[in-house]
Amino acid sequence: MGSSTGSELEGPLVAELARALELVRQLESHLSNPAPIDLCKSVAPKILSSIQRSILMAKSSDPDGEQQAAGDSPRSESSSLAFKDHSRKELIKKRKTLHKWTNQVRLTPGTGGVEGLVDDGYSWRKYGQKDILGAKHPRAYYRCTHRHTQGCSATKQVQRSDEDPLMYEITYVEAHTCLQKPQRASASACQVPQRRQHQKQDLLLSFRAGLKVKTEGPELEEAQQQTSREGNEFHVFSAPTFPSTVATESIYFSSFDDGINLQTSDSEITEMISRGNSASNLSLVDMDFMLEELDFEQDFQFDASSFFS
DNA sequence: GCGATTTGACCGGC
DNA sequence: GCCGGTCAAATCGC
Repeated sequence: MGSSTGSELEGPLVAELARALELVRQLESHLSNPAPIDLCKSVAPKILSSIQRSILMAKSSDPDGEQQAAGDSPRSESSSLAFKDHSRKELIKKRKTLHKWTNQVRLTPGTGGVEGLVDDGYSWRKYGQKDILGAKHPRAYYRCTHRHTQGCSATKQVQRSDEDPLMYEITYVEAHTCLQKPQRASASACQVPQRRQHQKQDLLLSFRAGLKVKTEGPELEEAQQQTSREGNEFHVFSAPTFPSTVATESIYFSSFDDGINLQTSDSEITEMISRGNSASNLSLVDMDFMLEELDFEQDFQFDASSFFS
């Protein structure tokens, strides 16, 4: 950003973000009052699309990103090989400046395993695995299945921790630009029966007690300062897709260390981790997770004026 | 048959 | 030259 293209987009982008914020506020007010769940559900998709539009705007303000986003390059006729080579070089050149963030996710024993962990609602295709120097476990590389069809450049790397075999570090590189619907997230949101929803909420309450979101990077820190609540370890998720520089985000689901009774909801927790582990999908996958967070964050305060100033 | 995964090779950065 | 990231042919599974 910073180019003329960026400043041209700044207005609409801020407007779109403001709209998303307004929708979140609506949702918050719905949650504060005993509003019907349908009302909340109707607002959520609006927030999703608004945030996604913002992401696309932010991405399109990057002149390089503009070219790769649509996947319909005008320079295809001459030589596909040369183009392939060129895109590869571009990709490598851009690697350092790509949006990047990391989640650390701890698996619960006896659950679906890493497959569940890797399934965050998006379609990923594994394209490589590598032994990393100094790491006991190989690193797996995934990219969005819609890379070719929609030019989605989202990738992620899954690295098992050396110290804790149940801990996985998932590094996301670039947000999804494809318009795929997070399958599991939406499906599960519809399919979980009411009774289990309550169990899930109870679980989330204990879950939240140990939830700690750590953000790094100048812009994320700034956002964090403005949105975090003093004296509370819980910080507002700062959307890692917006910063133009590399940022790291780690999420520790430390409540799992506290011995929560998992007998009745092992799979749900794994599913929650799967959905929650994708910071890139904050705008899509995590929304139902966030909805539940808002449920017990009714006094949640977000100063829009200071955020956008 | 088609899509996903595996795995050795390749490439660029350091 | 080493290392991390990606490619692409071979293989697997449905």
